[in-house]
Amino acid sequence: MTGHSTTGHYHHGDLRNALLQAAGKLLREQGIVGFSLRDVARAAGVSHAAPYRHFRDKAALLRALSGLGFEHLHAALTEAAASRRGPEQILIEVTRVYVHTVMQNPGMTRLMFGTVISAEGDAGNAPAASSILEVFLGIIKAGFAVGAFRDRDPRELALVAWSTMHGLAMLAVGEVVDAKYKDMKELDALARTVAENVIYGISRS
Amino acid sequence: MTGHSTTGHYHHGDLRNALLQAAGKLLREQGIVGFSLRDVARAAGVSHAAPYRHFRDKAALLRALSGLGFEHLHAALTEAAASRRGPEQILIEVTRVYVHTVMQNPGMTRLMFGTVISAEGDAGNAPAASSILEVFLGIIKAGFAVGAFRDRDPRELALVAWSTMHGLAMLAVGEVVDAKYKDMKELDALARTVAENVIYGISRS
DNA sequence: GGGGAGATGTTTATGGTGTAAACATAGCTT
DNA sequence: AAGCTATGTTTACACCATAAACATCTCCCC
Repeated sequence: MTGHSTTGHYHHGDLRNALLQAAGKLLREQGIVGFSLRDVARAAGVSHAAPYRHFRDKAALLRALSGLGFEHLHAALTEAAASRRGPEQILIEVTRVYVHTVMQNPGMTRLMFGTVISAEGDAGNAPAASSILEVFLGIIKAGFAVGAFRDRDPRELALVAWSTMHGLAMLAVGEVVDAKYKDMKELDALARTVAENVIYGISRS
Repeated sequence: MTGHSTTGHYHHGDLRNALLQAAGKLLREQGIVGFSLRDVARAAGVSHAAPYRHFRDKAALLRALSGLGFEHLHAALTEAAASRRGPEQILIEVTRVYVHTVMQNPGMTRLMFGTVISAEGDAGNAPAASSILEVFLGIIKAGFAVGAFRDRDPRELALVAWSTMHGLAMLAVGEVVDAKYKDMKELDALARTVAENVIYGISRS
């Protein structure tokens, strides 16, 4: 026990979470560009200096927020990977989920992968990122187990898979691909194509 | 003739370019995070309001800068693609150049692909981006010509190739891959692996 | 070649931001 | 009940983006 209340409430309740929640909403609705700590405080109904009791600075809040984003993505991927189907089908499904999740919250995506936050002592994104890689590693190893994939360093194959779907997702979220792919249906089909390509690439024989 | 001097000089010389140059340097050295228009003006030795005579606002300057970045990347890729070797070798080389170019200037990369700049009337990144896609399209079509690649919509295959190397580059620049890959040699090898995977994936048979 | 006129740069002003410090208070602990 | 600490507020400061008013340079036209 650290000596706090048992209910989890104090002055405000728990501001820390309220701030993260508010920040998440602002990020989703207005993007990362004009994102201001003072807006967050306003949205949470506290003074503009209150956040400093819970986060060392703006970057710390963003880092925490980014962590939540990684958790969300990790959960989505894990769920998609938890299927009894073969590794190929799983890879396709995971790719689609990856793209969907990323597109659903572009601001969060840019926060997570834009290195807007410089680690600075705090380990930064590294652990969260490696937990994502772990998911792909699991899929690859499962593929090995049934002899589906080429005999390579599994970490390498996992990175190949991740790179591929990540690239597609980033191009899509960066509004850099054809306007055609703004349509989610089209993008979904492209995701499938990309995934199939990965599979061809890493498959045995 | 618009009625300006013939030498291209005016008060300062040509501030517009000086500003872009200074901005580029700041971006390279200090990243996009604390990037300020006033710093740019200072670095160019003019008052903090001077840039507004050449760019509508900060975003406009960043857009122009990003355009230069796209030109640079495009030139590097074009050069790498201009080889007499087969499409497979070219694809490998282009991937390595892509990753190198991106890693050489992370700030620029984030500017180009981070959508820090919201198009806003100006067409934004779209044309520049499509000129990049054009390079891949050329490679793919050359591959078709010698019967190297699977019979697919070439645009689709080009997007697959781009996605893949872009993803690797973004993960690398986001400091999200293993620390091991901070070593350029290792990263280079990974780039080759990823490229080979693309090739396997899109190759005929 | 002299006089606008427009392009370029500066000064000044305004409202916003991140952050630090001094202050106030709520609620636990003894 | 007293006091300590966590939490929140006020005030203050330096910086930023942007706009408006002002100054000046250069070119074009008569």
